[in-house]
Amino acid sequence: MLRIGDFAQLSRVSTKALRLYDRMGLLKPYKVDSLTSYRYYSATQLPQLNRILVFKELGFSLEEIARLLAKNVSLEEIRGMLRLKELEIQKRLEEDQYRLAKVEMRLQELEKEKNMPNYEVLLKPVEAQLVAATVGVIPNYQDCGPIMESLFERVYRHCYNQGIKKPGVGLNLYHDTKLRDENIPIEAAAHIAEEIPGDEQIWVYKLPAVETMACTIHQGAFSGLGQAYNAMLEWIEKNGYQIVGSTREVYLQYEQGGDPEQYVTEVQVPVEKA
Amino acid sequence: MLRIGDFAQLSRVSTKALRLYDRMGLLKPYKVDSLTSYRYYSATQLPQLNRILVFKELGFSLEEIARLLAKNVSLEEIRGMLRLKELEIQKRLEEDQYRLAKVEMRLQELEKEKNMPNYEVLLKPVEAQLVAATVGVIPNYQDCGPIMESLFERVYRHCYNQGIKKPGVGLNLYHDTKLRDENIPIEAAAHIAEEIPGDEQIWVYKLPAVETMACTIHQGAFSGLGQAYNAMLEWIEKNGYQIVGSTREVYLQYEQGGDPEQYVTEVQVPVEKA
DNA sequence: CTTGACTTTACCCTTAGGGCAAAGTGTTAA
DNA sequence: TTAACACTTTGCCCTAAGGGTAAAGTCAAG
Repeated sequence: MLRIGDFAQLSRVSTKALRLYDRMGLLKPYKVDSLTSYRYYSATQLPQLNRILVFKELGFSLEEIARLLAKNVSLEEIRGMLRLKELEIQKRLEEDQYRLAKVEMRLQELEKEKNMPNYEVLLKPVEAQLVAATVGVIPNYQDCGPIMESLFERVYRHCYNQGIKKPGVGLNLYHDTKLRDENIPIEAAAHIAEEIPGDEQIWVYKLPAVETMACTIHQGAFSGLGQAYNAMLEWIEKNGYQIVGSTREVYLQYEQGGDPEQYVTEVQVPVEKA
Repeated sequence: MLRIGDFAQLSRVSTKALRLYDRMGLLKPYKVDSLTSYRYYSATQLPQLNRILVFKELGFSLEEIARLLAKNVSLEEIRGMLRLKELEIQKRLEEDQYRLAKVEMRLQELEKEKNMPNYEVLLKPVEAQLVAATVGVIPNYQDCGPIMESLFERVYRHCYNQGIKKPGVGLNLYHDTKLRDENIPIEAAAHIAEEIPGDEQIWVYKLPAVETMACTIHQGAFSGLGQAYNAMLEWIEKNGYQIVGSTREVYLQYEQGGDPEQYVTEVQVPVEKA
């Protein structure tokens, strides 16, 4: 008959933890004095406590351990929980390996470039999104302003005519995987909240969701977008991804005639592990 | 000028998170209406938010990110934090690899033995401990009872004579690394709380701390201890450890003349990675 | 002017206990 | 026998990064 402190000393588990295990049903004291509520343990409970500690080391939560150590739990169930935990640990392992690689990459960049990178590339899932879109061709990346503006004006006017007062952000889609410098086909689109009819120039459809979209954000005039693309392509190569869909250029902040320094554009590239 | 919901949609970060980042000083809104307390963001804050998200992916806590993104933080400090984080992730990686190996081992055992193991072996640190001890030789492991009892009686009587009314648990130390079956030298000791003088038969000293002690607990008569040792040695071999000190046998629960089924004994073996 | 969508703050919840406080209990010394 | 001291009890607050919910205030459209 040991008081909690003695039992704690024998087992090298804190009294606080022992009380918690009691509350959670993991290890009830051998007996509890009904007058004083003092917990009394027996040294014969040490094997049971050891079992708990072993499962804790394996990475199980106290709740899971309670299930594992319940009386009527079959070997098959234990096996199942072990397999699940195995997968869980493997997943964490992979994530941490990935993280470690990134940290090391960033350290190398710091050594080389002596300052923080200008473009942060992030992987995010992107949901499907209804858009109204039209297509056109730009002669090259320098002289595309007027054409794109006319394309977007066409889209926005259509939306307005169909009763949509506040269309969402505009974006361009580059379906062309080959990098060409002239006569580039583009698709100009605007996020919309509800289905509207299209016509021969405008069509309305659901831009598909993308599980892993590499995203980076550029602030400033469009002429600087090339740097964002450079950073993006470098990132994709360095991190072992490949492009698997149409690049999107999302105009998060843009005002016709506004200060180009205030433009904010997101470059989105669907990727997957090469 | 975007309301928090719009900014959340653009950045795909929840409003809850944005409010938290505001409170923690990670990303203050572009402006806050002093009448309504509405937060207003600008799309030009998206690059800053991206920076935050990237560091989050690298495994930094929000507090660390706040330090990293502070204005007057030097590249040297950033490098230092990255290196620290690198070590941290590596440590977690190793722990998880270890865990994974253990889970797999346990799964294999389940396949083979069709039930849970009887002995759980745990690594624990053990602190230094003052003891009063004496030595003797036992002829073999079967007929050691009377001799050990006389040894412990000598120790406990000495303690009692020196004014220690409640000595701690008794333990045996096996300094002999060669496994021999007869004429085994043993040291019988008792934990004591305060320094007392020894004599020619009893000496008082500090049992050294052991960083990694492999421990397992046996319940029942001493004749069954062999199984505990078998399990322990198998565990040490399977997990790639080696014995680096004297084995201790701690009698956590023992009463002379009591029910042997109630005896509880801990086998402790100092080990380190082979 | 009303309605519905949005925002604000505030409170509770999550793990596995740690720290602290007030009150009660057990054992020992004077 | 009582005082001192060590121990135990419950209860409350804390952790990291938000999620969920609620009451009350705000905004824009019809």
